[in-house]
Amino acid sequence: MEGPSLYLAANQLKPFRGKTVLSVSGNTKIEKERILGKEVKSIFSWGKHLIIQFDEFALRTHFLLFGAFEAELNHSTLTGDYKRAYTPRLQLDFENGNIKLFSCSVKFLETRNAKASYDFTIDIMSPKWSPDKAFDSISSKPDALIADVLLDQEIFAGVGNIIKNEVLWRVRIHPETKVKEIPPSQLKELIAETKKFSLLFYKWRKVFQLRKHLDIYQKSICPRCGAKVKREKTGKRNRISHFCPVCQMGDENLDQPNLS
DNA sequence: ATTCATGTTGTGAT
DNA sequence: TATCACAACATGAA
Repeated sequence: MEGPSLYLAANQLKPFRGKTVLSVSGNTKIEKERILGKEVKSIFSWGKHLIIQFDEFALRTHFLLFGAFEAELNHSTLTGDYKRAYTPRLQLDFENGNIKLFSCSVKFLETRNAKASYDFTIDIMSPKWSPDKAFDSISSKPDALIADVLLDQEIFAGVGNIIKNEVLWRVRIHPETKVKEIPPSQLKELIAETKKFSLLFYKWRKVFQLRKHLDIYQKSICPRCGAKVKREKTGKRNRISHFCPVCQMGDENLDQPNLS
């Protein structure tokens, strides 16, 4: 699950702010009983994390590859694509509804203000996100492959494999291009496009229409030039890159008009 | 039936 | 010490 989905979750769960947890269940091994009777102070996301802040501690959730959330508000579905039949990792019940968190990692943060410990300037969905900071962080890793850099949660918190592939396709950069091989102007374009696409991802995900808007991820033909899409494990992270071997051939000169 | 993938963390070897 | 390969976790779609 990528950053925009978490940002969406945090937004959709806002009706539970100020509500008290009436019952707790789930197959998590953490001491979930301590949540009983506590009031939800705030809910927010950072990168791929969803954080529920209580008075003296916070609950941090990470959905990894297969995680999901569902919620009901006043007996109708608030969010969730369908009803899962299996036991949630953690379920919180309120007087106005419930939150179910599936197949995720959950952890307590011993703080009254978890939000203060996160750097939102690197969170792709945050209004505080800084393209200049991203530029500096990326530039400090000249030999890294751009496919790895986009997945680096200390640079682009919230960016996952879908966003990585779609953005690289949009700016026509080969996933195995080294940072130092990318001209500054194109790197800035990449950074701006990452933010732009993440907002689109959010918009589409909200109405369950993400898939139909993807151009390169799990596609067989490049919609721009018709070439057969390549899939290769790339970089140190060994994640699959989906790219067009024609549009993204890594020859920067072809992107620049020849003015001589 | 089998494989793969919107991801991260920890362990043990090199 | 740093880096790496691999395992573990967990679900649903192709």
